[in-house]
Amino acid sequence: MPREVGARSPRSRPLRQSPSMADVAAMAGVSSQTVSRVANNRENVDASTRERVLAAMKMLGYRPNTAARALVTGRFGTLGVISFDISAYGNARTFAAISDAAREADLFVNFMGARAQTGAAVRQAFQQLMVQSVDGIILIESQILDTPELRLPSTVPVVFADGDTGHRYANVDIDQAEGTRSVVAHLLGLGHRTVWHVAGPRDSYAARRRAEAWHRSLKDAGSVVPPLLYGDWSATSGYRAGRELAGRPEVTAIFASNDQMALGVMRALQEAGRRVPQDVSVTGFDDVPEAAFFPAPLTTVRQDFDAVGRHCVTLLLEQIGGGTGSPRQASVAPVLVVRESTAPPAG
Amino acid sequence: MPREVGARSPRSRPLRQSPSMADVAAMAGVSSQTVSRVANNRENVDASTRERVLAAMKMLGYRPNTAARALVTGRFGTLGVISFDISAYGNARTFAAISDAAREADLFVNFMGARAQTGAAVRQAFQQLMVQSVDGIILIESQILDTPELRLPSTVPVVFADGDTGHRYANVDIDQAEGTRSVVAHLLGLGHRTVWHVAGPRDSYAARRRAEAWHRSLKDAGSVVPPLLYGDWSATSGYRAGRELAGRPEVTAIFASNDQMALGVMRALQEAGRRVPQDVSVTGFDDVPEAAFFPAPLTTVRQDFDAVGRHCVTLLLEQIGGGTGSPRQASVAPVLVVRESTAPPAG
DNA sequence: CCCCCTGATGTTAACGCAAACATCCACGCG
DNA sequence: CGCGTGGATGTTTGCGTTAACATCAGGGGG
Repeated sequence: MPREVGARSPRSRPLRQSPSMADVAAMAGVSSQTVSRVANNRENVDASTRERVLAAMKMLGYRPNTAARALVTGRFGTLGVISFDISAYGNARTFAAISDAAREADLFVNFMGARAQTGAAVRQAFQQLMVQSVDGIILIESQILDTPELRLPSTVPVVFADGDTGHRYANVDIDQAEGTRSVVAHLLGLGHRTVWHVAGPRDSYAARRRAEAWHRSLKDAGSVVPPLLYGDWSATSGYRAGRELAGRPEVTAIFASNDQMALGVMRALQEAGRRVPQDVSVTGFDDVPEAAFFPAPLTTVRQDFDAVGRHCVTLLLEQIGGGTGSPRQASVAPVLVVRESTAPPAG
Repeated sequence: MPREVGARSPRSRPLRQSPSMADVAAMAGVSSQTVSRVANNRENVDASTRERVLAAMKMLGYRPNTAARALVTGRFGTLGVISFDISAYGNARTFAAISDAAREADLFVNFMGARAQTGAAVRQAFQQLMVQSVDGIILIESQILDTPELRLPSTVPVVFADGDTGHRYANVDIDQAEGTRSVVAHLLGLGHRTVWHVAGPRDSYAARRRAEAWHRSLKDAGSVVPPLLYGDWSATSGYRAGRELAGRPEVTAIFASNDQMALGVMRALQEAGRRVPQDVSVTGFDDVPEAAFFPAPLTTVRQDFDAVGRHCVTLLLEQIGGGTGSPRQASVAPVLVVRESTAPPAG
């Protein structure tokens, strides 16, 4: 009397499962170990045998099973990427570059968004990614507080892209200070007495470094350092800051910490009847593709996000492969792009 | 006589490997199967036992091994996402939403960039992702030619986000036609005789549908259909088209297929001395966060990318889970946002 | 001519987990 | 009071792959 469960034929799944090495081996008349060798491009396989195996693979449409391979090798061939706001231009570009570089290195990319720009959120994302599924992790524009509790588990190679430095992890960095200096120098060189700054959010390391570099550059030049305004990267926040600045006649030059905020600043100035660049010079940071088409084509600092992404993967690969020595740093130089939003002060 | 290989102690790796279920089982004094049950939140475990196991897990820092689990279950708990230009705002936002929804469903996200916006490139990315590592695939703004050779392998659930429809895959779609109609109706309603269109690239399905809807809307309204201009989504291409249009005095209303191109168009008009919106009305599509801060705050169509992303995951989960019936479609309605870049024609 | 070395190939044994099946215990009902 | 029932738990097995070791054939030097 057949039980109803029996109908399903417990172990012999007749539905065309994807073929395994054993299937290929059978077809090629070799052992599955030889198939494995061919699949992994080992040298010690006879040319004719290899050919036969390859043919069988093709015939059967064989694909190696990543899980089985990962189980035995302990490697996933996957790299994890953590970022907070992936729809922000710079982060997206960096991510795209990482993804391209990873593909070239035959690595998959596992993305995990951080819920917030906090050490805790980053750590949570990190933990999730750590669940054995990745060989290395790249954090885009993330900061971590290097306190013992927030320290990341160290069993996996880590690279920070444009994030917090000064800790024990590898880092690919855009030289924020240099970019900032070039902006400030450009504006002071045009004859402005000083430069006002609309900073990015306090919890962004990049924003903080730009603000610090702005401060130091002005001090070094002997200019007075005006009060700092904060935004949150959005054009809206730039607009808000711009309204405030538009009310002060002494403001002749504004350095916004990114291009979106610069756009908002320009809009506020326009509404207040102050012309850019005749009355006020405005600069940004990033050089988004639209910057040249802003109300006044924007003088800004171009960041090479592609280079950042590529370097990240390189550094990660180094750690995964060798693991020799201390984690390396890499730096990418930004370049000042002068357009029409800056000019000598009136009068 | 010890061989030199012996120094490495073949099987007993003393280096602290991550603990397995067996370790947890030993510590908790249960079988590893019970640990498995606890790890998978099964009902049939005694409360006290469960507690003991959980404690042991915590103590040992146990993390389930994804590879082993995948090997035995045949599921990876991972979903693949394919997109061409992930740094484009809409794609990035959709991707972010997918990633969030996936996390909530305890799924990982594996991203694979398509090298180009072609069926072949998409298929290649698809193949790579198929290498057993994903349970389902979402394609963002991709089109495929539904010819036999380009047909995707069908062993994995697939959802298209805002991509080619009219094939046998599930689809989440922004109602491009409706959004376009609302723009055209708005402009005609203001009194414009007709509306010029700067379309997105020919290989974009979204662009094509907007162009078609524009064409039909004009025809339906009895307006003459002016020649179509093509861009590539970039502000630069919008600028180029804008220069051409600025030279034609009969142009009073322009519908650009996205906001970046609208910005370029506005810039070109401004350079030509034609004011927006007094002389020419301009609209975009997308409603990027900066749109409100363009030289003239942009009238545009807001797309709910978050909804698209979430629907994608839902539909994919349905396919993975049930697989019942034919793949479903979902549609997201866009909404017209009227700002200051549109006005009645002069005179 | 024999031995040892080299390169190709096969065999065995995990990797860590969950499905299927087996076992055990306590409880309730006839 | 015995037996069936159902829930908790244990045992066995195999997922597809690679590392390690075993085997085998051929070739060159003493």
